[in-house]
Amino acid sequence: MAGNSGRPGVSVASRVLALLGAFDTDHRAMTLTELANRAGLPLATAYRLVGELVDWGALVRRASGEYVVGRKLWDLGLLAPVQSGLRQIASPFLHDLYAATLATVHLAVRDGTSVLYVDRLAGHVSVPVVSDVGTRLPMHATGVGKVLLAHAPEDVRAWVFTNLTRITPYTVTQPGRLRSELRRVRRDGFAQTSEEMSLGASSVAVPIAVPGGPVVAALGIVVPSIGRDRPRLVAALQVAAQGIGRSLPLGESR
Amino acid sequence: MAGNSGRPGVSVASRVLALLGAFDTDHRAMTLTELANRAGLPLATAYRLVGELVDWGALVRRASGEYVVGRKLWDLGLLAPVQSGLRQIASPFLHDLYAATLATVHLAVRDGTSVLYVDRLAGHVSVPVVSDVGTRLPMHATGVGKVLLAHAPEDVRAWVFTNLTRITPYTVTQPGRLRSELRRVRRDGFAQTSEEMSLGASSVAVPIAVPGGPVVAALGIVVPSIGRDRPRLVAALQVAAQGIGRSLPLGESR
DNA sequence: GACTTGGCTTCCACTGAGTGGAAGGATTGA
DNA sequence: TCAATCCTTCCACTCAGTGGAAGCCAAGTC
Repeated sequence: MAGNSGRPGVSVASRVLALLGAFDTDHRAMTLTELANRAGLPLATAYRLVGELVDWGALVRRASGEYVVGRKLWDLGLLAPVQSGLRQIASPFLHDLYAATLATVHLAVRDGTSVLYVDRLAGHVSVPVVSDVGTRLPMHATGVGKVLLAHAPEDVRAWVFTNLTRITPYTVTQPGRLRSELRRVRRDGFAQTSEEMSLGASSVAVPIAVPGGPVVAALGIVVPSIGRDRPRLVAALQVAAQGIGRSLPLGESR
Repeated sequence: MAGNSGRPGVSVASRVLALLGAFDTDHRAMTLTELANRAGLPLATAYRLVGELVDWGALVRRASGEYVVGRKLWDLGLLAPVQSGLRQIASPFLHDLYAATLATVHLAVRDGTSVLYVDRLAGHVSVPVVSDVGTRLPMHATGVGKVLLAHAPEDVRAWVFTNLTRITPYTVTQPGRLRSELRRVRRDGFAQTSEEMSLGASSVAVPIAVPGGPVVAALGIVVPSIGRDRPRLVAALQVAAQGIGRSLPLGESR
């Protein structure tokens, strides 16, 4: 633990975690060799540890020989408070919202300096939407992101303002403009984007707050274009957000 | 370390997994002591390992001092093939079904000898429903369970037939009767239950299969009572199930 | 304000669990 | 047949992990 340069994580636990961490959206299935490489472990070591993980059910070995995340980890993940509270409570309201608007509906929370999509309802054919449950996206280019950013602590906002990456030609990258947008979000109670994240997709979003309490999440919808429908969409969103907020246990946050 | 309490897992990896395994639906938040006890580890050992898990993000320590499952594990769980394929594809169809019936909608797969609920859509006020995403229930007492059982390998069926526990007064516990019901399920293409899992709730369910392939999941709805609505419900279910089946990649199963 | 209780954190000498290089298999493909 | 990948097993060495014990700290309790 002393500051000598060099020593990577060497505890067995960290090796196990390195193996688990090797999985991500782009690596859902890997051979042992790939897994070992990505985890930075010698093959033989990975072999032993992976064996234990499989025995326990954390990983599963497919017929093809590749390893994937197992059901037991899926179970475990469901126990995370990220969703158990918020998501379950919000679920029926999301359906209402979907029924009322037929647009893709999103429920998101802030995770550090990005937006984490906690739930999504999508129709069959819909606007190109990049987000999926578990996705993280930058805050400045999405409707829900702007809402959460508008209500985030100053240090988070500061960081985001210095990292306004351009994603489409319409992404807002001038701190000044974003700052005034956020002011408007706080004043009007909703945010919107137009093709700032992906072309052909616009969005409207509102905050979800415990009554009289802090903003804990954001609710948004994605549509091809907003036009004069905005008042209707905002109204629907706000009704749903109110409903969710009222149903939240007063403790939950993070 | 020598044989104190039963079989302490001896590898470090197994100790780590024991800690993770200590979490379940009834134990979503635990103090270090509780965690150590449930994992069967000495406090000092648990302390060290839990520390590593927290550093990595597998667990989170709340302000109250209790540990809960962290976001990183939630992320990981989402990568499990249990849901990524099936659930995503089915999602829009489930909405349609919900919109058409306004009943609680279930998507389930077989996990060993029980039913695993992979997704659920519920309205605001609904029938008392025990199942939630991630729940496992006995196969013989639920609609989706009967469907999956009807299409399960013989050994699974055999096991289930010798373990027909009674849950409500209406649960089918006679192997003979269940066997003929399953025959009917295969013939008619749907299953139903009436208060066999919980009083005041009935259900209808149909199989989901890759076209010309095996049954991979079941789709069901729960309503207060079925009555003369059955043909309509079955029709709606079958349309949705067909749609899902057609959209499935031909490889996916288990 | 002394005492108890329960849970958390740190310490450290000992030792066996974990390590990983190397060699041997099993497939696949040219 | 040979070569390239990837997987599995082996084993002597050693350092990471262990866990009993002692000390902390806060919240009760008398």
